Amino acid sequence: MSGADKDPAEGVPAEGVPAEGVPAEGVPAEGGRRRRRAPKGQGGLLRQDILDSASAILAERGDAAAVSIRAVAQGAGVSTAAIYLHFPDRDSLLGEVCGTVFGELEHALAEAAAGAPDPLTALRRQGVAYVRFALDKPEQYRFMLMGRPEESHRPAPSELVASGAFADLVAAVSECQRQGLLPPGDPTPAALALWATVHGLASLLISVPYMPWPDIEQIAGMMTEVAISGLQMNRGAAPDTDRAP
Amino acid sequence: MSGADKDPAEGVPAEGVPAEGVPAEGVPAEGGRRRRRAPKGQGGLLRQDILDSASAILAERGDAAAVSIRAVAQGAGVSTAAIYLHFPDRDSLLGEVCGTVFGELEHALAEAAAGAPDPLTALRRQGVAYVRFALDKPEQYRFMLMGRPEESHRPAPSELVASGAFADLVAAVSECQRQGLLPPGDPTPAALALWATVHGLASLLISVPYMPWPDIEQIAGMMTEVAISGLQMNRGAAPDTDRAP
DNA sequence: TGTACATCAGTGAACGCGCGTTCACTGATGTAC
DNA sequence: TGTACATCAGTGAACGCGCGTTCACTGATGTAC
Repeated sequence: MSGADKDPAEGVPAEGVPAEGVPAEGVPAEGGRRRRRAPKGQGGLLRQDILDSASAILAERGDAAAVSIRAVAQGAGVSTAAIYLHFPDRDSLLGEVCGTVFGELEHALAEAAAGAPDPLTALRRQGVAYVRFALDKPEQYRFMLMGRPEESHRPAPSELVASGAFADLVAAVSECQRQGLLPPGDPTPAALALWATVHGLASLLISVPYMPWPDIEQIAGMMTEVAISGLQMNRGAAPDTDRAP
Repeated sequence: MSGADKDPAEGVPAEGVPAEGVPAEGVPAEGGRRRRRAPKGQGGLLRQDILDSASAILAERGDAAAVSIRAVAQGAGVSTAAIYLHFPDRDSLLGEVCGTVFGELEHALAEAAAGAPDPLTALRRQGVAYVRFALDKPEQYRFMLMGRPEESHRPAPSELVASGAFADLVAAVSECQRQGLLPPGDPTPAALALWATVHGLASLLISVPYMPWPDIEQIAGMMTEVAISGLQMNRGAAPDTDRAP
């Protein structure tokens, strides 16, 4: 994929390496070429390449099932057994990939909020940014948030609740409440309702893209705004205090 | 699952059948017991049993990948090759199962709307019924609407747009518009926004059940209501007429 | 009523595949003497 | 400076598995004569 056509190590002569054009024995010719062995203390170098290979396969093939040890190894230009020098099993490799995606989402949302004049505007911008992120990286988004809950690569429940993007969202709602922009109450249900709204649009766009969708930025903005208005009318902020049983 | 414990044909003595308790030769003892052969003109009887077996596996294992030809055959008490007497391949079997689920959803929504005093109330009730359906049959819902668009069991795009549950939803929005309960305009974007709202809650509950969700009926009602209010404020009904470019 | 036979539902074994994982090994690299 | 050796990154082949699908077959059932 990246430029040069032959020679695994780009111009280093290296005795013992077969002449260019001759396929190395034992390595399938197609796809990833054989990798340079890492110098003595640098075994960790391959680790990142493995993660990158897994991420690339996920993005291209769009299916966690396609991220097989064999495919990842080929992508990294290495034997399948080499993966096990760096990860105990497939699940922990996938888990690490998933964690990376979570980090990217968190970053995208933080960036969207930065510079907003007030926390409510920040929330609105984040709603649109959320949908945009999901559509930018649909396969990663699916991997992260549309799988079965017991899939082993997913972060532990406690982790997801306590850290990262969701915690940021709860904090953002809290800040709106503190400034009187949203009615007081437990911020968690409000945050969940907002999340469900943007997740609904994002995941439906990913799973059923062939529906006659209107402009995405616009419907994302509209739905976020409607959801926030609903919170402002105190229809969802503290549902446990509102209605008789 | 259904009552009687032995004897595939419920009480018919039938020579040639091994004594009860003795495992039939060639059939694995665990799981599905061997099936009675269908009488001459009745080959189609097995067909329904195969579909039922596939649905049961989907509901129990909750993963389309678990619905293998082998598992379905064992569930129906039949050899794997027998499946191919009734379905050309695995995809068409899965497709038929998926179609059944779509029909069930359609039915559940129609039932929810029946008897509502006005179409807007019907819409509200359907929103809650939608989420309830998804949580009642999470694995079927995932199979139907949370997969990859190119998965072969999914109904064709044109089919999904034109028929069934979505068409009903568009019609319901139209009716609200006709009665002046919703502002006029293309009903399709409004229907999509409503769908995305309830799908968001449903699918997030399915994929991330361990979040601190409030009462489901309540949040479903609240989110549906908020979404409908948004449409009434003409924030989403006809997004192409609202804003300058 | 008896019998040969076509039909048809279903079987059993095999095919080739890709998978995760393991294990004995290889051979380059750096270090101790 | 030279050499033996421990270390360490990585290899190649194999394991057992479950998968979708195919194919020659079996044997009960109904029908034609």
